[in-house]
Amino acid sequence: MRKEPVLTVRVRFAPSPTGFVHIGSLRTALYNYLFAKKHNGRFVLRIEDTDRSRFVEGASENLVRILEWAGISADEGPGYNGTYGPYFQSQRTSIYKEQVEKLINAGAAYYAFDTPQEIEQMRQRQRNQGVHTPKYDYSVRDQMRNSLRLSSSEVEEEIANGTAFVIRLKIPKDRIFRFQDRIRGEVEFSSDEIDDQVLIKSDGFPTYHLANVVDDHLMEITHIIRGEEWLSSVPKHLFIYESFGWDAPEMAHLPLIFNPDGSKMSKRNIQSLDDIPAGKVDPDVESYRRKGYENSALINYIALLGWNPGKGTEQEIFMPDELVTEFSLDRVNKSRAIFDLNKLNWLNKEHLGRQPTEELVKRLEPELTQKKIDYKSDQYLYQVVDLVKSRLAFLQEFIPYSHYFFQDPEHFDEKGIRKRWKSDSAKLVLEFCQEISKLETFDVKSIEEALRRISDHHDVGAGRIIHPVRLAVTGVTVGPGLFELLQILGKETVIRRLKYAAEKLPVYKQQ
RNA sequence: GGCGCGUUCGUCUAGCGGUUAGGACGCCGGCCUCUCACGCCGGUAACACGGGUUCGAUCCCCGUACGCGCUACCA
Repeated sequence: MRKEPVLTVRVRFAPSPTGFVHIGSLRTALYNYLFAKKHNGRFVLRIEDTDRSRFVEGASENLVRILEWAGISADEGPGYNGTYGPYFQSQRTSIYKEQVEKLINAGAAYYAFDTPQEIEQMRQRQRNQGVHTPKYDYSVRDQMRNSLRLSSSEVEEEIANGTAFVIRLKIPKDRIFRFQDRIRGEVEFSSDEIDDQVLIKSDGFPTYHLANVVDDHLMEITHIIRGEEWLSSVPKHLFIYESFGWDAPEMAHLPLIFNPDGSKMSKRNIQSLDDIPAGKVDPDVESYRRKGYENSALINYIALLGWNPGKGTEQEIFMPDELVTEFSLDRVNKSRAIFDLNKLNWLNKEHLGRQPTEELVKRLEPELTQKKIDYKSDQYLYQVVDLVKSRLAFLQEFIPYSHYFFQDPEHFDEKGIRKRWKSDSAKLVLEFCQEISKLETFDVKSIEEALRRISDHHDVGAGRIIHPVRLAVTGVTVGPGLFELLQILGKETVIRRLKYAAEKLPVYKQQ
């Protein structure tokens, strides 16, 4: 009998603020976000900053900024309001202390006064007995310095003396913890494999295990969607829920994402964006933003890394809102995925090409202005962008690719000249120049007709004129269709450039 | 080592007992064509292995191998 979800869906993304957002974290955030939106639920951002030794200044602001760039904004969390706060775990210590009392009273947790040295000695003893993974568990806890063995007056004395202590979870012996993972199906663990996990550290902060259970419960989280690295911790969490007398949320553990060579995606060894070791890939989402990836393309790609819409659909390109309607946890894969930059790049081009031209114009204008590039008018820029956008992989390529639309070429491609500028080129170009100067209307059709008249007259292929003209007008050998290009440039500009080039360009020895 | 999870073209994947095992990226041809890009057409390439169950297994079960995760007073 499955209980019907009566509550609205509430999911959370709970990163530790390390200073950067990992590609894998982005996907976890995305799946949580999509799941929430799909079910009209709430997406909560919670900062798991209970490890004070890893505190990074400004990390959570940075995190929010990157998530926002990616189009993932929270309904609740730091900077988002919400009535379940505070959303920084470091600001919730009193809550954890209060809650953990319940666990102690229920006999599910206890004080432990052992020093690190004592614990190490205990582990060493176990290793000497041939135990591979020494644990602080049922087999040794009554030999240690903790409230299980000590009398209550001794415990009070230790605390009064200011002896450092932790609070540990008393994992029961011989229990099987079984649960249904939304992605993996039934998973079970034996309690005998688990040690008495520290719940409250000696600095008074909770560990992840306590904090995430308490917060998920108090924040009324209905579904936990997180990375597979947490799967092994689930039995601990289950026992904590049970001891509190709380229902555990549904869980879904996502497979991890790896480098092309199968290794873990790590920021180590990656110094520069353009110097990434073979087989590796940059895990930092910020790098992709800086490199100029379209946010929608990255999201599209990441979504597809481990999920697909199925149902015989062969759609690959999804806009963010389509992902929301299509997403389903049931279609998330079980197996790990490898990050493939090739496919991301392809998607980027597709997304870029699908952007409305006016949108791209708007994004381009500030940079053009800043670089003092005279783009004449919005309408002129629009025409250029419209003509060129399907040829760009990144928006940043626009200026280098289209500079000649805004100023006469200063350089002419050397290889291009050798290949295309023949002994008769100047003559043909000038004739073409003369022909178009007579044109009443300067549009694609009439320009092409003019050019064909010249080529017919001299009985040469159109390419014999087209290539030199392109070179003369743009300085390069690649670009959009010539006639479209000329029309946009305008008659006057074209004639000026043709005359200049006809005079200046050298003819290399005949091929 | 123990425990857990996983394994379909190089990569992302479809498949949910009977298929010429489909698509996408990449790669290789070709078409279009004034170059590049787009687009179109075609090709390349996969069920890790071994046992079962079954009339029949990519699909269900069990092993093996391999990969990954966990095994902290880190998350």
